[in-house]
Amino acid sequence: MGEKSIQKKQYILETARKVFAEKGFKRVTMKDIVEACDISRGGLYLYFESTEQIFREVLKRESEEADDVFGKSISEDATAADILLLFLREQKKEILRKRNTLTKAIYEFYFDEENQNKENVLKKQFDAAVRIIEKLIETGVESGEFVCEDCKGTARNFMYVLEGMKIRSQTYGIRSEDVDREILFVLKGIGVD
Amino acid sequence: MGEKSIQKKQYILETARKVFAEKGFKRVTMKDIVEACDISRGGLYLYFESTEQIFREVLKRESEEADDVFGKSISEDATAADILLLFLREQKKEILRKRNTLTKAIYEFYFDEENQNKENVLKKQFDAAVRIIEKLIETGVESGEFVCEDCKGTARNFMYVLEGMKIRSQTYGIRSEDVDREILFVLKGIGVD
Amino acid sequence: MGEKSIQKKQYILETARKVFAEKGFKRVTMKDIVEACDISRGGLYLYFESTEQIFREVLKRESEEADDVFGKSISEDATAADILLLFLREQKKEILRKRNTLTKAIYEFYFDEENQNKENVLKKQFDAAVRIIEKLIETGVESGEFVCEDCKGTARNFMYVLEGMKIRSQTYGIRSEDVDREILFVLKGIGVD
Amino acid sequence: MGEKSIQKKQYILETARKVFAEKGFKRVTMKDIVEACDISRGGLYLYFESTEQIFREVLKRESEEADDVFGKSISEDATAADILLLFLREQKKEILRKRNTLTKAIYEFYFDEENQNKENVLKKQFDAAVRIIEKLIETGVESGEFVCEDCKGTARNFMYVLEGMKIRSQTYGIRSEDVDREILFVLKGIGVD
DNA sequence: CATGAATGAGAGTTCATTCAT
DNA sequence: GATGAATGAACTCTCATTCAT
Repeated sequence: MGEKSIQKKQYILETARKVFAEKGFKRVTMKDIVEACDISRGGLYLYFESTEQIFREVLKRESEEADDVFGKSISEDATAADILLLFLREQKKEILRKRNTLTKAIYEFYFDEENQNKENVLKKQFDAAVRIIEKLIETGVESGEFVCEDCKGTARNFMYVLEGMKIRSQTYGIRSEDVDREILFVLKGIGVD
Repeated sequence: MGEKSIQKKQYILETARKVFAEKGFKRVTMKDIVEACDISRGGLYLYFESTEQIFREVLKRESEEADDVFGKSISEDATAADILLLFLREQKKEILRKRNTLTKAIYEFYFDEENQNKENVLKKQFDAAVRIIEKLIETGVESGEFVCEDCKGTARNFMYVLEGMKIRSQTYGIRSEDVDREILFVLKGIGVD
Repeated sequence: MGEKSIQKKQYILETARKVFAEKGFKRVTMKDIVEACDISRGGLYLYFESTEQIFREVLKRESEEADDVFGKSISEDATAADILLLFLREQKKEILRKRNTLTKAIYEFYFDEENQNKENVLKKQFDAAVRIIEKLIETGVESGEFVCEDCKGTARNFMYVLEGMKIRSQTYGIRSEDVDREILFVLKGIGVD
Repeated sequence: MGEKSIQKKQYILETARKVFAEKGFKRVTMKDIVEACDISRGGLYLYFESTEQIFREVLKRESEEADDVFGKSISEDATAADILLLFLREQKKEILRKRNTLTKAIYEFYFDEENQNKENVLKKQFDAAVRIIEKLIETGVESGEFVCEDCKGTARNFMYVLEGMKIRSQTYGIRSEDVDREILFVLKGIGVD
C-alpha cells in the first residue's frame, strides 16, 4: 500500500469519524460511509471490510490522539490543583459536547458483548484516568492543596460521577450548570471550593 | 378493543420485553418480535406500528411496575438507613444483572435524540430517585443516623455514581466487589460504615 | 404452508427446472429464477434459500417422476429384448436431447465435491440401471433371446457406454447415427442384431 | 512481444492451469488468476482478456504436450498389446486422478455451446484415440494377439467406456478396482485376459 | 380480528474492467 | 510494459409493510 493509499485511508477514517459522531455506531452502514467519502462502493472495500473494522480503527486513532493531547497541554510549573482543574474542564467539555463526539458510538459499540474484551478503549481510559487522578490528589495532599483520606477511592468516585454525567448527557441532556455543580461537589470532598 | 385484545397486547409486550432485554433496542426488528410471540406478521401491526412504539409501551409498563415494587417492599418501622441500604442493594442487583434487564435497550433508545424529550423515563427515574434519597438522608440526619451538609448534592452524587457503574457494567463489566466498594465509599461520605 | 403455497412451490420448481435446463447449474442465480418465475426478489426466499436447495428439489422431483415413468410404460407381455430396446430408445432420446434436459446441470452440480456424497442421484440412477439391465439380460439369456457370459459386467459396460455418449453429447455433440451405431455394437455383444 | 513477455505469458498459463485444475472452469475469476500469479490486475489484461481465452491457451499447451508424451514413451520393439495396455494404464491414471487434472474444467468449458465448435480439444483427442486404438487392434489381430471383427467399432466402444468412467469419476467417484474391472471386460472382448 | 404470502427497498459484497501514473 | 486504485454493475439476502382472504 503506497503513500497515497495511506492518505486515502486516513481520509476515510476522518470522514467515517464524522459519520459515527453523527449517527452512533449501529445505524451506520457501509453505504453511509461510502457516500460521506464520495467514493465508490467497491472502493471502500479496498481499505476496510466492515463498519466494525472501520470503527475500531477510528477508535485507535482517537485514543492515540488523546494521549498526545494529554502530554502536550500541561505546563511545567502547574500545581496538582491546576492540572486536576484542567482535566475536569476537559471532561466537562467532553460531557457537554453533543456534536463531534464519539461518545454515543463508543457506548453502542461496547454494548455488544463481543467487543467488550478486545482491547477495550473505554476501560483503558477509565483505568488510566483513575490512576492519573489518584496521583494528582496524592500530590495535592502532600502540597497541602487537597485533603483526602482515601485517594484511590476518591479518584474512582470522581470517574464514576463523570461517567454518570456522560451517559446522562447522551440520554436526556445535562446543562453546563449541572456539570459545574457536580464538579464543585466532588472538589469540596477533597477540601477545595 | 375487547378483553381478549388487551390480553394479547399484554402478551406481546411481555414477550417483546424479553427480546429487548436480550438484544437491546436497535438490533430488534419487527420480525424478531413476531417470531418471539409466534404470531403473524400482520397480526403484530394490528396492535403496534413499530419497534419504537412497542418499546415505549414496554417502558411504560416497566416504570409502572417499578413504582409498585417500591411502594410494597418497605416495612412500616424501617429506619432511613434501612431503606437507603435496601435501595442501594436493589441498585446493585440492577447494575450486576446482565440478562433480563432493559438497561442497554433503554440507553440505546434514548441515544436517539428524538426520543429524549418525549416522556423520558430515564430522567424521571433519576429525578425521582434523587428526591427519595435526599429525603432519606434528611430523615437520617435528623435521626442522627447520617451526617451530611448538602443533602441534595449528596443525593445527586449517589445517583451519578450509580449511573456511572451501570454504564460501566454494560460496556466493560463490573464485579460485585467493585460495586460494594463504591457504595461503601459514598456511604462513608454520610458517616456510615 | 397451505395448499396454495405448495402449488406455488411446485410452480417455482417447474420454472426453475427450465432455467437449469437452459443454463446449467453454476451460471444460474436467484435473480434468474426470480425473473423466470416473475415473482419478487424476497418472494423466492420464502420458499427456498439458495439455487443449490432449489436444484436439489428439482432433482428430487425429476427422479421421482423418472421412477413413475418406468413403472407405467412397460406392457405385460413384453419380452426381455422388448424392454431392453425400449430402455435403450429412451436413453437415446435422453442423449440426443439438447434442450429441456438437466444433464449438463446435473454434471455441473456434482462436479462440486461437496455435493457428491449427499444423496447422489446420478449414482443412484446408474446403479439402478445396471441392476435392471442385468436382470433383463439374465432373463433374455434364459429365454434364449440373448447370449452372455458375464451379465453384470455387460450391464455395467452398457451403462458406461451410455454415460460416455451422454457426456460427449453435451461437450461436442453426437449424431443420431452415432448413438445407433454404439447401441448396435453393444447389442451385438449379447447376440442381438 | 519480447522474450521476457513470452516467458511471462508462459508463467501465467502454467499458474492458471493449476487454478483451473483446482476449481474447474466456471468458478475461476480473473482475480483468482491474478492472485495465484501474484501479478497486478492490469498486468494480466496485457496478456489475456478473459478466463476463457486463458483457458483456451492452457488447453492448447496441454494438448501439445500430450502429443509429445505419446511420441516419446513407446519403445521400438513393443507389441500392439504392450502399447494398448500402456495406453489403458495411462487412461486409468487420468481417470483416477482427482488433483492436477483439467478434466472437470474441460467438461465445464465445453458445456458452453459457444465453445464446442471452436477447435474442440475433447473431440480431437477422442477421435485421435479411436484411430490409434483401431490401428493397435488391427495390428494385434494381424499378429494374433487380439481377436476382433469390428476393430473400429471396438475402438469406439473402448473410448466411450473410458469417457463414461471419466465422468463418473468426477461426479461420484470410482475406485481403482472398478476401473480395472471395466478394462478387463473390454479386453476380454478382444480375446485378452 | 388474524393470517401469512408478497413486494420492493436497501444493505452487504465481489469482480471484471479501466486508466492515470 | 506494469501497477494497483477506482469504478460500477450484478448478486445475495433481509425486512418493514401491505393486503387479499
